[in-house]
Amino acid sequence: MSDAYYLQLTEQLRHLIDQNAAQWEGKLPAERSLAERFATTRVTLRQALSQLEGEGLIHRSNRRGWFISPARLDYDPTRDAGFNDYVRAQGRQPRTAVLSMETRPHPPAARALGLPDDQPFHHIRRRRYVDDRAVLVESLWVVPDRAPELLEIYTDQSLWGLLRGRWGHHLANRSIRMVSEALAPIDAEELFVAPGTAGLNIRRAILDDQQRPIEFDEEHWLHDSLCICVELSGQT
Amino acid sequence: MSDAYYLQLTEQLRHLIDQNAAQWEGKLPAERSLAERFATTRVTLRQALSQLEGEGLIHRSNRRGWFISPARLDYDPTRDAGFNDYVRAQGRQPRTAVLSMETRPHPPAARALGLPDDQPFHHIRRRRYVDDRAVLVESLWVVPDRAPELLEIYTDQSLWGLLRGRWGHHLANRSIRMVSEALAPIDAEELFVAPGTAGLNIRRAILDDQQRPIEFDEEHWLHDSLCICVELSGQT
DNA sequence: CTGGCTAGTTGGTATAGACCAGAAGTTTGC
DNA sequence: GCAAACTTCTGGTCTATACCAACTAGCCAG
Repeated sequence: MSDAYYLQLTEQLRHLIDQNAAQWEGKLPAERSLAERFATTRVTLRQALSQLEGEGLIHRSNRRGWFISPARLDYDPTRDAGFNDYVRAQGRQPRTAVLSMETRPHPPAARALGLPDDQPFHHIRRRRYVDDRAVLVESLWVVPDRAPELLEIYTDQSLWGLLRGRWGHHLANRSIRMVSEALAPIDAEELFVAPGTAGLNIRRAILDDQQRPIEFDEEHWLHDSLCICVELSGQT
Repeated sequence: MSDAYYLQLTEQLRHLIDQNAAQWEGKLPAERSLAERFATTRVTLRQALSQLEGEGLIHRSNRRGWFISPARLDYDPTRDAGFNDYVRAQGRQPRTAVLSMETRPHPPAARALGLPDDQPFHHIRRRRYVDDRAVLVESLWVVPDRAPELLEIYTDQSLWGLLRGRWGHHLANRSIRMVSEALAPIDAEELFVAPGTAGLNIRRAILDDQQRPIEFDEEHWLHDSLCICVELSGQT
């Protein structure tokens, strides 16, 4: 038994959520009504809710309230199954919205690919959903030489499928970095969450089988919506 | 420019920290003095500090104050270099403290390894440091048949080195899962941080080259102390 | 010089209340 | 029947204050 009241509250809320999940249809009652039910302040109540948010049990949708988080999506960044494929493989419904497309330089991408800072890229920014919940925003920077008319023909299909099918690229070498982050205001807004919400930042630099740079991409995931799973075999 | 004051505060603090990092020797001034300096309340000040904590720029040591976080440790969970090796390879100083050793069943480990729930394990719990900052606690569950007298001979060397050198095991197949978490009170206490601090949970199930279960381990990292880096080559 | 005690400082927790802007629901007007 | 306008609700932010427990540093006694 913990001493701090908000930690007791956390446990009580956890049980309350377990029992009423179905009845509430995924949405928790208003903070004010929960605070009243537990005879405490909204401040303390929110502290307890934030605990559960950190655990990934619940989340907030911007100014709309607290919601019970669906199961995490299994995600293996070392395989290159497309988003749509692995989401569907887990019985979930994927969706993608393209937010912007343009061609311009992006020094961080250039550096990650070993190109000069003023190297222009085809830039695609998109938001991805699982079962109608926005779970990540992603920016792709593709070297124009590798996919010249990309922005004319791209709608929302698999980018890797395009690169392989249309331009015959083999995405052979990948450098992947993952760090936890607090979502920047702009990313948070595009995911309909409060700024500072916990997220996971995944960056990939991709070269082909001749070490030529193909693309760089950066994903911002809601921290509670994925589980990184890797299966390995055959080393020492 | 953001509207919310605590977001402006966050930026001001960020700059303040940048400029005074050396002078403060890693430790921020007291919350009350910072609140006074910015003519605001401790509550709002803490909200801004929490933002920076989420970004991994600063962290708290339980009741001792706010500290500037050192650079993240690069960590490749797909390679099996020992903790000591890869910490030193990055010019940092590793340290390990053994917290407990015992032999008992642990159903989650059993399930991950495909063994019956009542299967006993040699259990080692240890805390790991980088440059004298505790960055993770780890629990290891080793199948006793694979390393019978483990608990008698183990001090704080590399476990994988032992398994390979003394018992000749080849750690061939690994199943790795990583999820963000909020540190449970017990883990938080062992890392000297407040309960609910953001963490990263890494679980590994390890089999040998004949698919025999060897060990299961679970690590709880402080979220701001690692960067997961994976380099891959040679697939499509 | 050492070890234990003490007083002050600091972060952790909690209360009570307030205002705002965005979301949702309802009514109104065409 | 539908769209626009309005009201209500709700989460997001902020102030001001208070108490406690743990940590720190300094004092004191041995």
